[in-house]
Amino acid sequence: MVLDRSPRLDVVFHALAHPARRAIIRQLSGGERNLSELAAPLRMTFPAATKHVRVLEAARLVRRRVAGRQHLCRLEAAPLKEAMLWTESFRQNWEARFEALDSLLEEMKSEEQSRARRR
Amino acid sequence: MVLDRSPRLDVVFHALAHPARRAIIRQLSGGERNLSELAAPLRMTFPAATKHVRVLEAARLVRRRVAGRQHLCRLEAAPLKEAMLWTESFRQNWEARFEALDSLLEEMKSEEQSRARRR
DNA sequence: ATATCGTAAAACCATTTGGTATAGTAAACC
DNA sequence: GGTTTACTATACCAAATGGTTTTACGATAT
Repeated sequence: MVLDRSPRLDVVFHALAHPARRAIIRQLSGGERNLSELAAPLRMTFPAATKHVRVLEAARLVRRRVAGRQHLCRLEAAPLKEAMLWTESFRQNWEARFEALDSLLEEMKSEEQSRARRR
Repeated sequence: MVLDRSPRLDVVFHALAHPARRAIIRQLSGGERNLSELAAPLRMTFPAATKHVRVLEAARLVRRRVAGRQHLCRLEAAPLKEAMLWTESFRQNWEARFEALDSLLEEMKSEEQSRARRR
């Protein structure tokens, strides 16, 4: 699959691989926030927090809008969708296995029942 | 949400953040493979490839079984599901926005129609 | 006009990452 | 028994990551 080699998926998954950045995303899912608001709950210095925001921007998960002296950030859904699309491409795979297992169990059960009826 | 702080998500997303590792996962979605088979299509040395497999094992995305001199790997779905669960937790969020937009458009359309009927 | 607020930018540091080359071990084959 | 074959382990390296402190700068409030 082409997506496997996509460098965009690299940066998106990397962006998601840090609890601080996931916390930022979670906050932004509640609407626009400025950098101070985003940094406040993270137990690190302000510069460290803004670096995380930059990582999210590089992954296009977050977009920034300057309003006076504050920088307002908002969530951008598209890359998250793309990441889900990749993951989703395996769901069929493993659900097929589960279904195969299910139908096998069904078979075994009905065989058991027919054996029981013959007794 | 508690999941945001989960260190397991850290390692899973990090494991997914490299094209070689996604390629390995893709290969394993076709069934068990040994390390040589996994390394072959990756344009890097064998030791480098096995390091990537170790990263996937650390994330519990891959399980290894030793059979004679070869090590057979298979995909483990659970962590992938967990990653999807986290991502999924935003789907409602953005789909709600889309639905809100949709219903707004519906409203506008029906208003337009009622205006047309009054003419 | 000055102080404060929100943020950027730079320098620095320790650790991790992603790769290499090389050497070593155990199983399978002739 | 010796040679492949499949893999591990170690040492090494450059670059990236995740954090800090310090300095600076424009926008706002007093």
